[in-house]
Amino acid sequence: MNKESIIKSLRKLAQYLELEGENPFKIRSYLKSADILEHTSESIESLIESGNLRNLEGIGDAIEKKILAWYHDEPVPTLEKMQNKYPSSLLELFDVQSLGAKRIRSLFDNLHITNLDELYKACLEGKVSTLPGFNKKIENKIIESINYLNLWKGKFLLSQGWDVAQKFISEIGHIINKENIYVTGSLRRYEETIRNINLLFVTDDVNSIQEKLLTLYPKMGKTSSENEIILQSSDIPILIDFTDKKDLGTKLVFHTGSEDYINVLINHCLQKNYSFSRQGLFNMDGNSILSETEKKFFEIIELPYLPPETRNLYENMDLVSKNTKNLVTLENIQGIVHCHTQYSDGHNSISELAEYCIKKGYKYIVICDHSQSAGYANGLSVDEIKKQHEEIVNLNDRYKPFQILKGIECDIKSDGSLDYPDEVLKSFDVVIGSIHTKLEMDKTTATQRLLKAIKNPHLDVIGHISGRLLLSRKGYPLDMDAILKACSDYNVCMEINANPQRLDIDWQNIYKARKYNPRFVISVDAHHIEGIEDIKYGVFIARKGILTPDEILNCKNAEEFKNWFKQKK
DNA sequence: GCCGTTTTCGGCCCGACTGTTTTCAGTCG
Repeated sequence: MNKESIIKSLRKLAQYLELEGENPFKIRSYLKSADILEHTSESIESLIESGNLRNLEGIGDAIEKKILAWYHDEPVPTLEKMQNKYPSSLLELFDVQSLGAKRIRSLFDNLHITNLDELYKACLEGKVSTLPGFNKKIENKIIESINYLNLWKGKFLLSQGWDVAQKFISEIGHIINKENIYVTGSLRRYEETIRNINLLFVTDDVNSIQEKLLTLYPKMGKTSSENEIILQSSDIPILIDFTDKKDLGTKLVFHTGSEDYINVLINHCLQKNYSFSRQGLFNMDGNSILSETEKKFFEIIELPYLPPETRNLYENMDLVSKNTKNLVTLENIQGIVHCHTQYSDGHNSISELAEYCIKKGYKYIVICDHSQSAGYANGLSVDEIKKQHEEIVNLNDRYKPFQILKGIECDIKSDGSLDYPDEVLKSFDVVIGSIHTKLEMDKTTATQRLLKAIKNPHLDVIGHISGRLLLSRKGYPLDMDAILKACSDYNVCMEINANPQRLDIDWQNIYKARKYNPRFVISVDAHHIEGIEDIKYGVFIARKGILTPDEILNCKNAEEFKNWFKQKK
């Protein structure tokens, strides 16, 4: 079993034990060990061979034994026993809002419900609300939540697609050179969620490559295209099509999409007396017109070139094309913003994070732990803030000219006020205000809550504005125009939260924000060192929203960045 | 189940919210 499967098994076992009503601390041990494995850069092979597994804090004798068994594909009796008792589809119910172990167990024992479909049916029949611990309101919430889960079925996060694609491309390096593989489809457009990974291979030898791939990976199906194959190397289907180099440009355009954009191009081509399809571009005599690059293709059909990630904005293609000359890139980012440390719920120390940033060539980092009322995340008391600031001052001496800035992710409470008194808020270089509690709000309540925070002179940045979690939680509704305008009026900057589960504010609203000209900061919301690497997803989303470096504050150097917030205070 | 140690077992994060059982169990962040 590989590392990912072992981590999944640990989490599965934790859920089973919860159903059994086991000691909550025991359950937490399993979850903790899964987290530890997930965030250890060392490979599972080397952890086991070196005997270091047992040395990881949180992994003791019992869990080590289980990990070793899974690694050697041997059965783990505790898990086997659970799997005999409960069908594994029962664990799907943990994704449903308002359902925890107790209620799931009751559904299983009393109504013999074993999966989402059965639960949905039982809710519609009104059976669920009659059980002790349930009622009509909860039943309706369950229905709503399952409807929502179904919307996301078969979808994956952009980051999951990205990781699987990179791994797959390196795995097949002996079959086809990396330089001849092009990522297309929704992944190339940096969509927030994806269904497939689309790849385009440049080769003259389709058959031999197909054969070699099919000996390595199971084939999942066939598409309408003659050559295209669908492979499974993880949960995400990988669709591979082939082209020769001479027509790479045309094929890249077609396979990158989106579907709507391609339909617009097809109609446009017809008007220009061309026919454009999966097969390529043809004139009215049926002669193929080849383009080795996308730029050439667009020149031929006389349309502006749009970078792949902006092709959803085809309705304003002239305007978009003009503004895409200087889109932000990863190289423009000078500082890493919004990192949690061991002071609250982060896993690393300030110096570990700073040293990683220095190694990566960044010029500054903004530490933003949770504020005092965030008890669940070990939010910082006023005394702890003082202690952290002292540590930052000392470290800044050590790491010069690199700078560590004092920030906070301050809870915006339900009445819109911030979580510290003014004199404490004054002590930070950057105050990010975020909503973490009381998320179920109507549009007016949510908008008013944020507007009040924006008008607070100490607030610098609005964090993950909608509160959404991709593939799991819808954000609260907002009057985005009112908020964007207020941000502009009160000089409050908008966070583009690069955590792949959030990507919040979303790119559509970044694009929409243009008319108010607000400033943005691309933040990582990192709880581990590797979370810093999420910065690229923030850049992708900023590019989709057509942002240039001068609109993004952490593209400035440390002094300019600090001064922007100072002049506003 | 892990950790630390008082070495044999106790502590491990907990407050807010929800719906209602109006005092509490279950869920959530």
